[in-house]
Amino acid sequence: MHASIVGQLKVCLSYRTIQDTVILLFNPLSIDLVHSYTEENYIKTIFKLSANGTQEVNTNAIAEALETRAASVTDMLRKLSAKQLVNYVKYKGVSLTQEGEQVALQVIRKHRLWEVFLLEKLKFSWDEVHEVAEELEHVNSPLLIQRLDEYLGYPKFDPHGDPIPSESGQMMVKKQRLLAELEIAEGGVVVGVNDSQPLFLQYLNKVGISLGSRIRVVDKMAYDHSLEIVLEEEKSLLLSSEVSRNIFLSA
Amino acid sequence: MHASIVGQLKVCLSYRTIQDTVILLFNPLSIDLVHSYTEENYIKTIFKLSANGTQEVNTNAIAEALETRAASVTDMLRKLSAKQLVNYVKYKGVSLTQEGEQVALQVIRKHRLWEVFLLEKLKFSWDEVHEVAEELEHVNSPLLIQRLDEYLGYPKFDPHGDPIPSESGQMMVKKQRLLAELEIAEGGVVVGVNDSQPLFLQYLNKVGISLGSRIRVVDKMAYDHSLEIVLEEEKSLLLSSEVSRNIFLSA
DNA sequence: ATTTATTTTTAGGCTAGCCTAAACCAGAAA
DNA sequence: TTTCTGGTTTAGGCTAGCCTAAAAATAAAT
Repeated sequence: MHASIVGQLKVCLSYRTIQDTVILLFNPLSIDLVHSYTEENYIKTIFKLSANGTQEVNTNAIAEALETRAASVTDMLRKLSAKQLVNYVKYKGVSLTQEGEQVALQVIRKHRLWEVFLLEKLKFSWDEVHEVAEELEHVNSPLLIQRLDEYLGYPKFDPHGDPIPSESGQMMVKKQRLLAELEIAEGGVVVGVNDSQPLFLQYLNKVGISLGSRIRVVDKMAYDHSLEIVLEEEKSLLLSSEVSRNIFLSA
Repeated sequence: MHASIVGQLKVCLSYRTIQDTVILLFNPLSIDLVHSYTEENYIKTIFKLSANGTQEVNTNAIAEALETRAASVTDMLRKLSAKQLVNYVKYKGVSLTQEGEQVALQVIRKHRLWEVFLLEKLKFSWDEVHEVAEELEHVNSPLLIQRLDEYLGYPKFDPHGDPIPSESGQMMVKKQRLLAELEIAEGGVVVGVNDSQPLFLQYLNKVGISLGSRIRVVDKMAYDHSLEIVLEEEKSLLLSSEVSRNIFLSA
């Protein structure tokens, strides 16, 4: 059988031959084509937007997140829909198909593994990591990611405390609570952040909060919802409501 | 002064201000714009083609190397010429400008550093390295490359024995001779290969030749220019002329 | 129910990078 | 010198991804 046809067999469930004609029976969910840099970014964005909040994502939200225009988003949604990566109904918003979700999870896996590498091996700081990982996540080589994962010791969480999906798209779920939701006298260990912008991470660095820091709430100001906390049972700090809504503690 | 203007100052020699109007005086050689994935590949290819042999590179050679058509090459040469990266005269071939050469050297630097990383840290084999590095070389982050270089211990040569250009574009030059050019009883240490195709590297692996192997020529067959050699003073081998023209030994 | 405001889509156009087919140039051969 | 031949360029066209402006659909407000 011709090599290029044999190459396709691994993505199809079965095949039959009738007089020299090969009939391929595809399982649409198992076709893992390579997607463009741009397509990957759209899918990742849709995943993130549907994760925190509503089910259906609307066009403007995507446009804003990707710093592009609504018309461009519509174009791409029609393309992704044709590729069966999203469920798209005109004027009604969009959601990922199962296959689209797998694509998103693999991009996120690559992104987070590179973040771990940059931080642990190349000594990048918490806030320098994101931008570079944003480029590296689109390098396409399953072998590379597999070896990188091994080299890093199969980490389950990235430097921001976010879980790293496995090769098959599974993620650890961490029981976590927003610092802002704790009552007086409650406490916990910092396991993640809700905002990865450099400015926020630099702020945390400055006040001495990092993954693993132990925090206890001492007082809550009813006026502006700011919090008085104790860090590592020794340093007292006042955190704004803004900040306390962006730190996750172990539950 | 406005931030976006200040951002440009680092690439210009000087500036003067006349009634609120800033005049930037550029040194055309110092402008290091970001070039597209495709542009980088053309420049790298021109560099490689002009390195081994003639000065002026012709259109068809580039087309063949990049697996594209001559017409597409012409398009790109006009574009690169407008950007001052190449000296291009219609029908007369093309060569890199000083700036173009710097771009080429930086791409090669990135490529070879990633090759070292893949081989030494991620345990890739000699022949798996190239393809992935071909993608990684276009990731654009000076900080990343600087840290990677540091992490790898500032290597001067890549896994194929080729020199790694420095940040300023300097390369070590190794005195080396082709195995094919040695006389009977001469010998040396393998310092590089002249062909990085997987098939050739897999062949070397199989017969046990790698960087650092010690080789001595025992006999040369006048008929087909094949060579009888001794490897590590213990194993006798017969190498074809083809193979002996693709192995470099220390001089 | 109708009007108004907002969101989304279509229509048409742009650039980068690629293609084929046809025209063009340069250097070798006659 | 002229002719031939092969390499090179132009002309015109394609897709991906982006844009603006205008039209259409939905949601909100009267």
